[in-house]
Amino acid sequence: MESTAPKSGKDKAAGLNDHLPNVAFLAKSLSDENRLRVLLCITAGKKSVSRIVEELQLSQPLVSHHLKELKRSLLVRVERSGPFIYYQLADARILDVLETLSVVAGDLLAARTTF
Amino acid sequence: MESTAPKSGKDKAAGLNDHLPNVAFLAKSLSDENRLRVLLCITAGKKSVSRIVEELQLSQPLVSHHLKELKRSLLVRVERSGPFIYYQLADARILDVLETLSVVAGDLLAARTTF
DNA sequence: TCATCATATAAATGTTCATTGATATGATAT
DNA sequence: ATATCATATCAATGAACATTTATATGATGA
Repeated sequence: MESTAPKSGKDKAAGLNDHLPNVAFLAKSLSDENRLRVLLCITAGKKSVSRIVEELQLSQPLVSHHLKELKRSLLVRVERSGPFIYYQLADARILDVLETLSVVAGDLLAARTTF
Repeated sequence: MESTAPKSGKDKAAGLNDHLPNVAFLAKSLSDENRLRVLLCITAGKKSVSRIVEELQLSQPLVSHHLKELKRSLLVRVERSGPFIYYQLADARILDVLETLSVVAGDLLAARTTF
């Protein structure tokens, strides 16, 4: 127990109600495929914008726009070095979230075709 | 190891690339505050639409619309009984996702004000 | 069949958002 | 200073989305 809220550990839906705007906001940041590609691209370590652009084959303004959005939701850390600006994933737990979503999506789709 | 993909257990970003559309799609379903409220409302067990409407104080068409969206992303299970239609969360792991997002959001915001 | 209740759907509206093309800022080196 | 490179911003466009009001479907009971 590190927080003041009564986290029983069982009722997972408890305590979420107060932070729903934040949760929805973060989820929205993760709701675009290109933005996810950008995010995954800077998972291992910092990368410059041009590096991301060439790796993902997306237009520079588009990558810049998505990085701005990711920065707005605090999901990336920015670091300037000379003419280059390096972006990096701010919190690795986001990967757990994406991983879980991926598995759940797979399971839900599998269960659907089963009828 | 239950899948064919080489899940090393360490590189969490691996394997995600193929399912990015699904992940983005699920995340979009979680990106609206009212939809999250609906989802949390049917976390404990099945509830009728009118029950959700009165608990959340949202208009009936709005709730119906969000339920349709949640159904489209397979996040809810539907069950008809007489004139009532009951909705229920389809996969509890979604709660883990929301919980993690909530904690991460809190930490990111706390780190931001720290400068 | 008719009236009623529960839920879905349709139409309309305003907003947000992703994307592109063009241009601006800002740093570096000559 | 100027040319160049890296990145950000602007303007425009079209699509997606949340919400509301009104109406339709579909089941139940008299």
